Amino acid sequence: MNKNEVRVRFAPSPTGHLHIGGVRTALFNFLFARHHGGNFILRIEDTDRSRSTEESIEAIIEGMKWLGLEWDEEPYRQTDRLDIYRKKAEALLREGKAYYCYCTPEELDTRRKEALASGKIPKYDRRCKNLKSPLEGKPRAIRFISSDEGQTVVDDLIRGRVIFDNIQLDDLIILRSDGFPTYNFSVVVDDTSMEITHVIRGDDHLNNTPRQIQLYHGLGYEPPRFAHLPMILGSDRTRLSKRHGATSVMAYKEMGYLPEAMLNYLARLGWAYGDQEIFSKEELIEKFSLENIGKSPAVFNPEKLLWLNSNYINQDEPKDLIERVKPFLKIEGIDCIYIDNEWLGRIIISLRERCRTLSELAGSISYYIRDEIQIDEKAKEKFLTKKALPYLEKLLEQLRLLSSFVQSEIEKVFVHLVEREGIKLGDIAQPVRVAVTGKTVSPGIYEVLELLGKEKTIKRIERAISVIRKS
RNA sequence: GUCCCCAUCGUCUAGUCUGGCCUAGGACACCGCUCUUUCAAGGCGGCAACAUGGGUUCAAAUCCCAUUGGGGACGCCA
Repeated sequence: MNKNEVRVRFAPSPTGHLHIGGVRTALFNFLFARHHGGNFILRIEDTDRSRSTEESIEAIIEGMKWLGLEWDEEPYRQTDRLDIYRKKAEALLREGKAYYCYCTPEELDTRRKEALASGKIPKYDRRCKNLKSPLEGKPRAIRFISSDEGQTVVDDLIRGRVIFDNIQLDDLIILRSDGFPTYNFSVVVDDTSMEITHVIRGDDHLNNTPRQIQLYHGLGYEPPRFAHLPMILGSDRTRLSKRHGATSVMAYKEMGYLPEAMLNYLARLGWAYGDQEIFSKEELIEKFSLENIGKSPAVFNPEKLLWLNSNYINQDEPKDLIERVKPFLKIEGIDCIYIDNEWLGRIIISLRERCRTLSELAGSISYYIRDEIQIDEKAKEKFLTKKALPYLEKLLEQLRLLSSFVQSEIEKVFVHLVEREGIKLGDIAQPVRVAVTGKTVSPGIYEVLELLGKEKTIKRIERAISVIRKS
């Protein structure tokens, strides 16, 4: 392998959905790799047997694919590599760099809580370190001997030089009693064997880094470069969690967000390129650099995501947007196989500038397609009035006579009516809008009528007239 | 409790490394005005920030120290 080649990885644990924070980490790794023409590896850290699930692995892969964060090579799974960790742990044991620990998790937990409660440092007391002979038949974990002297320096690419006193670190467990490695150990072994050059991960791992550096040295490895990303916080400035609303990327997909918008938004959370706000994926790759990453945590702002989403909805190729909105139409109960794409495309173009998500768009499209529409109560009260009745009747009469049901002709009908009756355009346009869409908001009324077609237009105005008469 | 990180408009941020061009720029949101058949979008304008206190310097958002505030870590989780 080329010595200068960049290799980075995204290493999620499959214990739930793929969340926003994870995606941002994945994105930055991806951008870094692509910018440098290097490789981006996906590694599933599934060494926690009780929490890892197959569904979560699928969810991660699905999310990554949706966002177009293509990884190189086959995804790695730590549970496929258990032998490697065991061998490495045994080697440390043989070299006197590690020892067996017979303390049970329950005991350790109790001691930790006691220490914390009495204001002491919850640090392992090394009681198993000098055991003369193995305790037969008792489950045992393997601990790595941490140095008490000196300091460990992390030269972080984002934070700069961070110094830890080794006395703060304790002998961490590297292999559990069930033979599975723990995070700090497997990550070091894997990052080395996968030849990872840069570890780009969340800030919450900064405290683990000195431990990992000691492990690198213990194993005789050269540590990679580290870059710790600032965290994403919720609106109350605590770590982003379910309490703050949707945190799963797939939830955003389901709400009608475009992956481009999500990527763009997440990229700008902690990273900036001057005043630029809108970036295509290619541009992100071209312009990304670790130097432009900030140090302070960022609050997730759904409003801005929404704004970006509406931008992308309006920039998207109509033919792509048609395909993207179809699943949302299906949710509205509309089967698209009978719908003409060319017609649907025209509808989308006229509607999209007032829609911020695909679901909103699908909701608006539905009134062009459904046979029966629901008329908003307030809109009905305000515009489907006795006063509007004669105008609607006259308009209907004229519309029936139109042989060419196109915007320009429809407009003439409206304009003539307005002139003849001495009313304002709004006096007739609004009632018609309510009659045909059920709402007070829509694209230009001539446009709506043309797209809706003569037959539906007439039916809906007739219905509105009868609604007024009955009231 | 101990350790680590961070600190510019409500939010995301530019500017900080390499002090002067900063009367601190952009974006989201908000508020006006405009366009207009409605609502958006668009256009124009407005509101709004260098956490505090000490230094260093001719000069500090920018460098140093302290304080305060916020976040994170301290697992046989990752």
